[in-house]
Amino acid sequence: MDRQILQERLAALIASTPVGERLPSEPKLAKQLGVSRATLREAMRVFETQGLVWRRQGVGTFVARPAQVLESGLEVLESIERMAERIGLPVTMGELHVQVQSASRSVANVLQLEPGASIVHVARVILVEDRPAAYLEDMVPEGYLTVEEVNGYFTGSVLDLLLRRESPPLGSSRCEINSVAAESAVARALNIQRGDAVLRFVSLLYTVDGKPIDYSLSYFLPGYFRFHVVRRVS
Amino acid sequence: MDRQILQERLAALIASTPVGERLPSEPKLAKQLGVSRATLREAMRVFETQGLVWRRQGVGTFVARPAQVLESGLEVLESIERMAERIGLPVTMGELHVQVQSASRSVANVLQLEPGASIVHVARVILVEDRPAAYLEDMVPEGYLTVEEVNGYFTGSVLDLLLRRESPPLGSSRCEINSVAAESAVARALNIQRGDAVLRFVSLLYTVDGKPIDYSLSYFLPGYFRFHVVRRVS
DNA sequence: CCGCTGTCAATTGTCTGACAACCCATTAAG
DNA sequence: CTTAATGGGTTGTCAGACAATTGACAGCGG
Repeated sequence: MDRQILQERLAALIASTPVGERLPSEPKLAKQLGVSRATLREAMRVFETQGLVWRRQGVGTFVARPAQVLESGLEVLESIERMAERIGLPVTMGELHVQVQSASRSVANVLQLEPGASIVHVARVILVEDRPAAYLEDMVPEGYLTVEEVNGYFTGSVLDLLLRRESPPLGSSRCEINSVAAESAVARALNIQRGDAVLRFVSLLYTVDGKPIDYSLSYFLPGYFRFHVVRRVS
Repeated sequence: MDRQILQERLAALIASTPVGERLPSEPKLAKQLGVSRATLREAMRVFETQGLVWRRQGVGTFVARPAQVLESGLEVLESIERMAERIGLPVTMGELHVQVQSASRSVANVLQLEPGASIVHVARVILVEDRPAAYLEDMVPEGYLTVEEVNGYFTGSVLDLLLRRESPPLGSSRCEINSVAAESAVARALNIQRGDAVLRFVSLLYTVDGKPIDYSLSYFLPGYFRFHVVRRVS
């Protein structure tokens, strides 16, 4: 059995088990899923780390909360478009600007490039019911992304584009969360007043071997999206 | 060896290994740490889930990024006071209000209580260099927290108080992130204008068996604190 | 009847040894 | 020079076993 399949089946099991209920014992579950106890335990450790289940020696493994909560959290990197699709919110893309720029000093520094290196800059507005809800900027070193690629296949998400071409394999993203007053460019794009409160994500996406590949700024108008994160104790 | 010790030693090893470098092979590392390969793999799976390391069959295990990044992220539940202490930011507590209230319908609903049940309401302002930086509200069902306890030992953090008394054991917290315009009470507490942008966390803390124990609203002025979260792929 | 204690089965935590799958460098063959 | 085979090293998985812990239950004494 594939590892991913195992994780999904376990997630389904956890989701379908009432909170507080005990899961089948490890030997039974391992036999039922057709894997060894060691493999099952390793997979279960992931859910334990995420606070979904809770194990106690001599007693059993219990469901702490439904898996659904996590699936929509910030822990998993997901494009706005896929998130909207999942929750059934119809979004469209307005005003798209794609161009090749030379990186400024600060951007080059963040992306670990030489100052002046070519980057592809993608900026667009996300519309919900034809009203601006988010403004997204992505900066990707040229070579990982081409202007033609964006103009050809673009559905609104740079992340989905990078995920589709499986090389380089993506690792994780570090996302800093702020509340800022909208500067003029952002205010214009979102059709709000300068100085209005917007939620800003500053994200840096890394490949598995730690190279930054996408520096993005996301501005969200309050109300359209709900973001959350599950925080574990110790 | 204790599980926590093992995790800490592994975290130290990862932190002291340059990004991109290979870790010792599993058999060697297991022997070196005095645990079996199965146990080591289970522990390592935690770091893999968090995007700290990256394993590839037939090749090895590699460090994806330094552990330090995660340690200050939102994934781990930590009080503002401890976070400030860790980054060397001197904070003090201003205006503390503690009182027993009867829960409103919405609060009772969130905390899974009968409407009108008694809750302990704690509100205080966090000062950085004698200037307001955050406004925190906690609502805890009576029984988990007493007014005397707060007035006696309080250092500014309800979370630390709940952590100190080890029963009930805490599980995880779900934190929703918003950017909102400050309402009048918050604006007054933080000494800002009504309508100014503040970052708001709405958190619900659960025990390991899934009972809500602390409903908290946190308002942060931009600039004093930096919050981030690591998002993993798929 | 109540409370205490020892016993026992069930469950998770860990260990051992082994094999499979995979990757990479080296070597051999063409 | 190019290509195929090979072998060592690494992670992925497995089966079986034992240790540690827990909760329930029977038995006993008061």
